[in-house]
Amino acid sequence: MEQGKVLASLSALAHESRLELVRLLVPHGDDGLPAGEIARALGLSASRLSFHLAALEQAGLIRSRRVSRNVIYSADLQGIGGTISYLLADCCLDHPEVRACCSACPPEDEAAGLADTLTAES
Amino acid sequence: MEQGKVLASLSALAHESRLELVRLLVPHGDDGLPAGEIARALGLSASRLSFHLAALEQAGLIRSRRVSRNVIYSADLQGIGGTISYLLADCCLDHPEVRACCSACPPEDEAAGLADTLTAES
DNA sequence: TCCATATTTCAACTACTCGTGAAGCGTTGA
DNA sequence: TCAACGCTTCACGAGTAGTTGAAATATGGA
Repeated sequence: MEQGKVLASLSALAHESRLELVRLLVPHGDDGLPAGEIARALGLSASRLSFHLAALEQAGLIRSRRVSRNVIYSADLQGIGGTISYLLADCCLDHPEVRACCSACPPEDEAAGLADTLTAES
Repeated sequence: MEQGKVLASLSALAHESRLELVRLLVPHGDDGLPAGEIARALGLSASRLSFHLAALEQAGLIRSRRVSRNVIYSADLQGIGGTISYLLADCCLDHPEVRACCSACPPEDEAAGLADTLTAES
């Protein structure tokens, strides 16, 4: 993923409503949710939600499809994964100390002790 | 890491100069680099760099220490790792398809085939 | 003490982002 | 064909972030 796309993704995620939106969509997988339901869940006006959805879709973090009157939005897991991958691999060079902080992505054996230390510290 | 801190980190990273800055500092580890050298490397004016450094330090992504006349900045790998961890674990629930996109963080055996598919697609 | 160096802070300006409400567009059912 | 519904787009104002250059601060050496 190029840096320009990553910057767009980070900008899109750097907003409370949009981060919540991604958190809401991920567990629904490809089924996604219609815009109206998202608006109700997050307590956003229709126009505000539409604005945020457009920002996330533009950044490649969510997808949309029209189903009759509704527009269904779902998380674009490849897009999100690509952004995380850039931060971890391109930006941090897979640094073991970064991976140690990353519960989902534990470092290999030799860094295991470090991970414990870090967890205890925080 | 709480969502507020993650939002601050994402905001800080969502800027070309600041993302470059982190990329520059990570390989230098705890040794870090003096502000002047960073300014030269990135082609930034002193005041602009200082502004961006303050934003990154405020967000907990870098640290600073004064050494004689110089201020040495280094990457805060725990801070960066915490942000990535939030995205991967709290936001994406360790979803295997997200991990599959994440070269540094390959999914476990059963997701390996998926990873190949995704790589071939992009 | 005075000057040079390294960095930060400040003020002013510009540009962008956010939120609101109204209008518009596409779809469905009467 | 028309009204209702679901969603998007637009115009506007307010607030915030980014840039610049000048001034201020901190440190070290002559």
